[in-house]
Amino acid sequence: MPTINDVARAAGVSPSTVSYVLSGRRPISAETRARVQAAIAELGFHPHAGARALASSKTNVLALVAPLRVDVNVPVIMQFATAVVTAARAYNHDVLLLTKDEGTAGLERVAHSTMVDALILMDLERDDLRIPALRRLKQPSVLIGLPSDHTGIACVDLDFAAAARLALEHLAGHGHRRIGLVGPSPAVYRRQTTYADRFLAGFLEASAELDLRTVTHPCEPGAAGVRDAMADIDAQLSDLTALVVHNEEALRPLLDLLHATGRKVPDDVSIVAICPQDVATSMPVGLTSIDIPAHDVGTLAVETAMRLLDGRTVEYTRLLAPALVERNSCTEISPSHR
Amino acid sequence: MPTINDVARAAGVSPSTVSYVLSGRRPISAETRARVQAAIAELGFHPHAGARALASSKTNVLALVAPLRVDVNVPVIMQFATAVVTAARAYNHDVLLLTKDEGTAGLERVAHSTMVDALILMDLERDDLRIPALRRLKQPSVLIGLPSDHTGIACVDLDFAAAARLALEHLAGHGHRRIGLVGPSPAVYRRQTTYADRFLAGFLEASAELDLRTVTHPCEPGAAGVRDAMADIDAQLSDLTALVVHNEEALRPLLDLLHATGRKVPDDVSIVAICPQDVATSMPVGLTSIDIPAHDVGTLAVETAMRLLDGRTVEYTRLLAPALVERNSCTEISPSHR
DNA sequence: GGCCATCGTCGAAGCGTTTCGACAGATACC
DNA sequence: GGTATCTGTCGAAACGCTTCGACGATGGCC
Repeated sequence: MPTINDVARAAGVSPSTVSYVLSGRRPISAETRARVQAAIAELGFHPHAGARALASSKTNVLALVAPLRVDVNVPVIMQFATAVVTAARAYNHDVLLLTKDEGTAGLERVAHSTMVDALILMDLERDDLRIPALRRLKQPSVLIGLPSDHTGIACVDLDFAAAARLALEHLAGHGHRRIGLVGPSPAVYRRQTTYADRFLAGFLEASAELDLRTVTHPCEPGAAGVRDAMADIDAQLSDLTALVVHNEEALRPLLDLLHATGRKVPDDVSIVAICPQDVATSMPVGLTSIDIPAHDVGTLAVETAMRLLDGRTVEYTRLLAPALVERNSCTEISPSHR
Repeated sequence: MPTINDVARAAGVSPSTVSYVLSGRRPISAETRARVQAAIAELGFHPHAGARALASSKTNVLALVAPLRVDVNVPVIMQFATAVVTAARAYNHDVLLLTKDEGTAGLERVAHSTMVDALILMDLERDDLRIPALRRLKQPSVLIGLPSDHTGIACVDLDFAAAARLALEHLAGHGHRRIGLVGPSPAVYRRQTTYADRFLAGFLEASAELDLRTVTHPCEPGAAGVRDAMADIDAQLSDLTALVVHNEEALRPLLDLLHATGRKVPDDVSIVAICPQDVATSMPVGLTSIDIPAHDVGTLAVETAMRLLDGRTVEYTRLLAPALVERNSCTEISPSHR
């Protein structure tokens, strides 16, 4: 492996000049630059990352902390990761993948040993124990999610409250007034990932404002969970005409159940789902849905990290506006039901 | 951030002694060791990764190259990644996540700049262009998959040929003689990820040896793809009594189709699926299946990398034996069909 | 024409480790 | 009791880069 000294010798300049050609931090004559670049190319020189990190105290590496348990939302997690890696590369950074289960120790390890310049975490819980640890690090961090006390730490997420409101507004706009919410599984609420609560809060608020009759219910995974949830919802709200489904896993069994019980979508029941686009389109009937914009969120997280590293200002809470895509699961309510 | 010098001063020893306490490469008296460790703990010292890499030419980082396109097999990819990260941590290594779409350039970048000690790649194609590049690197690499010419590069994967044979043997053991294979989508064959071919080859070989009547057919995604595939298979092989399904995505629509056409599983059609366990169990009828042992493969890949780094010997082609788990989708063939 | 900036380059001092050779003292061996 | 071998520790030299201060050469300005 050639070093910067080899390049310098080959180009007939000093090592510092090579460094300045590489970094652009000082003016270098076009001629010298050309010679240096030729030498770099010829020798196949790549600066040694460790040496660089040592000298400059910059690693050009971001930590990404992902929940690697095999979970319901694997595809979404993967989309976040994809977006983060891709965006990081656009800023000439690499990504070190950590698992959430290493907890605080993992964060401190990579931060204290100066392996990374910044951290991006996903799957934050309401009172996430990692947050106080993050505050103590010298590296900045960006959260994908919105834990309760995140003062001084940048957060990026979909605006789930607005998403709930948007779903209800859409349904109300089609004349629906009796609407059920099929929520995430109780495990999600228990885990205290706040998106479930934020969605629920937005749902209830919009429901009140729009003067709707609504019922909300969590939903255990599997066909049985869906059956139970729907039974409860139907019992509490007879003649409902629409459902909002904030539970990706429940979608398929829910559609099966409705089909089996002779309730047609959208003729008898309209549905708005909160789920990734590909899930919405892969169902027997294309679902009108609000996307989880994992790509945008991940990209934004990286951009935020970069701003922090540059010492620029950032918005500490950035909630992305939801977008609803109409497909075939919502219809104007039939006059008989008004 | 305290340095090794701070620790040395606090403990009243030289920096090299601290280093030897940390690495264990030279004997240190129990008393000195204790003092040094106390100083480390008190100061909260963490060695600087870059400095370490520079001095020792070891980074304790593995590159993991993952296909981050949002693909059919996202959950499996994720399981590989989980396993790799977890296993790496057990060897005190971290994982740098690269995307396949950076191609050869990405590998060379991280290797030449000494960011990683070894590379693990997944989703290898038959004549993968990255392989010649890997050979030129000074870092060893381990492949998850089995491209055609991999001499000198360690490979780890499930033995897909044996898996196909196992599936047929299981069915034949239950009296089935007319068996269809629902294969991966043509896109998979086109992409030349060799597992599809290896499975197919094993299937055909075992089919001949067991003297079975079989038909194989790729299967496009979606309900329509499954319908077409089954139509073709049925046309070529009337009265089939069993199916082998090597297409995770097709499973659900296939079961729907069989249900809709009044063919009961397993009474009319037995099924053996090649898919992750959770997929097999999440179907309406629990599927007898051969697992993709992503966790084992990922762990083994890391272990292999570690052996290579230690200069120990490795088996350059390691194909894991498949295991079949019986559930409720296979039954002894009814006498009338014999 | 003298003075100041600016440009382009160099040399040297770090950055924080690891590792090698050296060495003093203790221990073993015959 | 002298030599050889360990033990335990130290000092210093890398490792390969960035960055700061310095400095000669240009060029602009009044």
